[in-house]
Amino acid sequence: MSNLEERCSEAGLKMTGQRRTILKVLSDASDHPSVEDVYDRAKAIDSSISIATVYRTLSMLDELDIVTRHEFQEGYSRYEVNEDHHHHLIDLETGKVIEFQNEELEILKKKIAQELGYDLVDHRLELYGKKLSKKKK
Amino acid sequence: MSNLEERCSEAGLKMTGQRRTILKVLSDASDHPSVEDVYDRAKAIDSSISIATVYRTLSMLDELDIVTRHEFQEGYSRYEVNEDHHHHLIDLETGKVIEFQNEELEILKKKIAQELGYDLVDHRLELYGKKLSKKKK
DNA sequence: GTAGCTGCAAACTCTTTGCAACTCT
DNA sequence: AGAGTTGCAAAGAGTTTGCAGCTAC
Repeated sequence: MSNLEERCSEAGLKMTGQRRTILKVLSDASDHPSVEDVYDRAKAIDSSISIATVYRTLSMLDELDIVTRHEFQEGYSRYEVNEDHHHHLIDLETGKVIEFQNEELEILKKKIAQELGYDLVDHRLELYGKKLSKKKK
Repeated sequence: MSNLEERCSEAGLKMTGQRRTILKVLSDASDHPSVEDVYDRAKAIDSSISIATVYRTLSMLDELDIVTRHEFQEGYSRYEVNEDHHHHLIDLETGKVIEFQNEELEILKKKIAQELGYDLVDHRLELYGKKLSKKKK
């Protein structure tokens, strides 16, 4: 039983074939798939799965903090399995998502929230960029 | 003629009554209104305005870089007039949006993008927090 | 056995668009 | 005059949901 399956069982979810399929797709994903992506990959394993189940499952997993739902200003959601904390740089030309971490940033964000009188609960940072070419701007 | 109207005319847009109304709503707004919000406020001035026009106008203004469209993980868009560059701290208890600026952050973000081989085109940082209970800053 | 899960299709929300009438320049 | 703009309604895209049958526990 995979780690993700375990976490779901512990949360009281029934481990159905469809859920196993979706969890496999997610743990195999090295990108940030949309619902449609997850659906397509799941169908490759179990062609009878429905997109409603994919939506329902991803929502539950988000609720359980097993995945994070992102809205990268694209008009639809993309999901990723929660692992280490990081942020995203979105390549404006290809849509590719690059992950990065930065300790300085973490410290700075906490400091900013504190200065505003807030306790930082969550945060999102997205950088949108274009690949540097030989020519500089 | 207001500053916003001027900028639109310069961009080659015809200055219709509906556009004037929407621009007034936007320049009067001190919050980050949704399309529905803008529509409601515009209707209070000109009850015949249609929501399609509000959508079309806001899209144009976004294109012209006069406003910025935000998607604060709420499932719909919110707009704000572009003025000084800043970021948002969203109060998780009240939904209130607090704006802030931080020079250190700006430098750090550019640096991160450079290091990843990218030219920073745009970026979004959102902090989600809860008010510190004890004393105020 | 039964609470929970699924597929299906319909419904919903937000946003965009085709079109004919109208209006700013 | 004529291109651009508008309101309307219909269509799209993404997501949610009611329901009857099915399944894990």
